[in-house]
Amino acid sequence: MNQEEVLELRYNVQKFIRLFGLLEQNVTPCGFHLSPSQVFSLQELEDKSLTIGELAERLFLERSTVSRLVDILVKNDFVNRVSNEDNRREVLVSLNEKGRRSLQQVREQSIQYYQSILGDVSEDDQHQILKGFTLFTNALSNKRSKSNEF
Amino acid sequence: MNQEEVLELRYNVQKFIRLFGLLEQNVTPCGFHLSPSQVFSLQELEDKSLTIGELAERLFLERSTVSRLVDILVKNDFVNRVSNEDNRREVLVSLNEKGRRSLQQVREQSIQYYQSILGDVSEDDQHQILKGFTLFTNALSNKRSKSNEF
DNA sequence: TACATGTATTGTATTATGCATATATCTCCT
DNA sequence: AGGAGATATATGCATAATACAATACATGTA
Repeated sequence: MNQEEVLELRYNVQKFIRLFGLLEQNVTPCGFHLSPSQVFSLQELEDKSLTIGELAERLFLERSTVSRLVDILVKNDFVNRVSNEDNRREVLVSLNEKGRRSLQQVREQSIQYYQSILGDVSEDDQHQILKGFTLFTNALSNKRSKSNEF
Repeated sequence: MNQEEVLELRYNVQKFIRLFGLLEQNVTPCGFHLSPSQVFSLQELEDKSLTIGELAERLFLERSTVSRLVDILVKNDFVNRVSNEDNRREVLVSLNEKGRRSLQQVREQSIQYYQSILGDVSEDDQHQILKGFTLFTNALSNKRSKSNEF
């Protein structure tokens, strides 16, 4: 890509970020408002329990931030937090029934929302969007892991 | 797209958002740290002066937020804020010399940064990324203007 | 056993933001 | 011309998301 194109991409990325609030900012399963980070946490916990540190790594956030984020999820009964008996420094955070139900609700809402946005976009273009996002996110992710190496 | 694919897109979008900080969070032209909103403001002001309201509309932010954001840009001498003599309720915010220089610096840094991310991505895939982002941002933008109609 | 290391939590601060309100200015109607 | 209502900006206040530093506790190792 030449510089013009890079700047065009950048502008679209910026604008996308500004518009993104519409996509995930306002999910409220079971009447409780979940922030994007909280939703992302539930998703990451879907398959297995994670420690605070593991969750922080997946969310690209500080442990302290995640610890407090989990506080709220526990207080509102989306997840359980139990001390890991094999290594009592760690805690294991796991999704409970309400958490699973909520995740399902969020997914359904999101699918509808995405489909309403993509409604006027041709099937081909929709696949371009998916492809483009996947490529870019992977590239970013690789870049990040490389710069965290040493 | 089927539901699977929508969820895949959504996951990539979420991850992208989390990783995005890397892209624009830390630009510091002239030794001053600019937030993404401030950078975006400078860009929007490049071609012509705008009122607070116009800027707010382009940034998708509240006027009050933009008013304060401009405070900081004025205090640090990136822009000038002058009362519009034709309609003295309005103020016109315009880029000054330092603002223009800074914008140039930010652009150069950004181009480098984007290129470093895209370094391992094939030229074809780079164009897919640009295409995908453009399509999705436009779709979001249309959706937004539609839902603001009445 | 003592000390270094790893994990989570808590204290504190910052930043970006929105909503409600205040203030100044303009426009239009009578 | 005067006043009612609309519009633009700024300010007061509140909140949410986050990071960094300090702390508490568990574990492994010399």
